[in-house]
Amino acid sequence: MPELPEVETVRRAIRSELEGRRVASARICHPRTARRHARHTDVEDRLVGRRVNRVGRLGKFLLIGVDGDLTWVMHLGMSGRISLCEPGDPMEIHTRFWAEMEPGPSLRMIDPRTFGFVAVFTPEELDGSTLARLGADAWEDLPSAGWLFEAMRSRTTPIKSLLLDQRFLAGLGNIYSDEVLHRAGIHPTRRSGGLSLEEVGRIRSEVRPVLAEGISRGGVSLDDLAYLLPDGRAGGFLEYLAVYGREGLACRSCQSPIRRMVINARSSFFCPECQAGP
DNA sequence: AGGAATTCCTGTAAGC
DNA sequence: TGCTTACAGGAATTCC
Repeated sequence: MPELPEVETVRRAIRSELEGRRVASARICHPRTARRHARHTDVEDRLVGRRVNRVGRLGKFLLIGVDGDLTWVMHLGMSGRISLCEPGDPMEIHTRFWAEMEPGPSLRMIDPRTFGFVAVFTPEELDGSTLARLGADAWEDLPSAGWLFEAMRSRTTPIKSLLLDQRFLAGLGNIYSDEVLHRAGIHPTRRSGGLSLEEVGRIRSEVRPVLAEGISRGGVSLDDLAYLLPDGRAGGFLEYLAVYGREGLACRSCQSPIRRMVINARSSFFCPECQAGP
């Protein structure tokens, strides 16, 4: 599942292939992928002929500024990936969107489960979308411990759930939030409002290092290889994860077996020794 | 308004 | 072997 480090890896890889170039043609291959628009042809019509100015990112969203003050938005959802290839390359199964650039390689989105989407927004549409309600970016704009503590203190939801809430903080998903909580020594079901300023500070101080390591290793490619880098290589961070996907295996710090529990209908992995219960 | 449940979707794996 | 079922989960939506 692509999270901030995976999306940032994609952003860095496609940036030089898009910026300054023009969209020669574009196609939505699955209507659900353009579900933010009334007509899926809106995406195609708005993109064609536009020049790319800047390839940016907010949380897990790729935000690509193009001519005409439009923002080309791509989200990879659960199973999406971006592929750079030549226009004549055989079309992979589950290709949901493609854009031919002039000059340069084409961009394709492959997304079996169609949780991802592509949109092209005017400034007004962007402002009215849920993107406008995203929290601060966890990598570029991480709030202070004091700010996080204040924002948490009235909340009863488990800290794991809050870290997944993109309106609170944008970029962490199920893998990286588990890794942050393990490094910080905080149990995932702890009530957000019950954490001390010192504990919030520990969480805060682990966010950027975990994301940095994920980015430097090209992100996490799971065994299903749903996420790959735009050149087709797999990310290498999986084997360095401390808790995610390691149920029953020894904690790298204390050798206790890693446990799995379900919080808000998703798996959470934690060390019962390093992360004391509520 | 916050928090929890539900929905979307398909490849994979487990179970009978 | 072949079918059915469970599972994975990001974000939007709905309900309480």
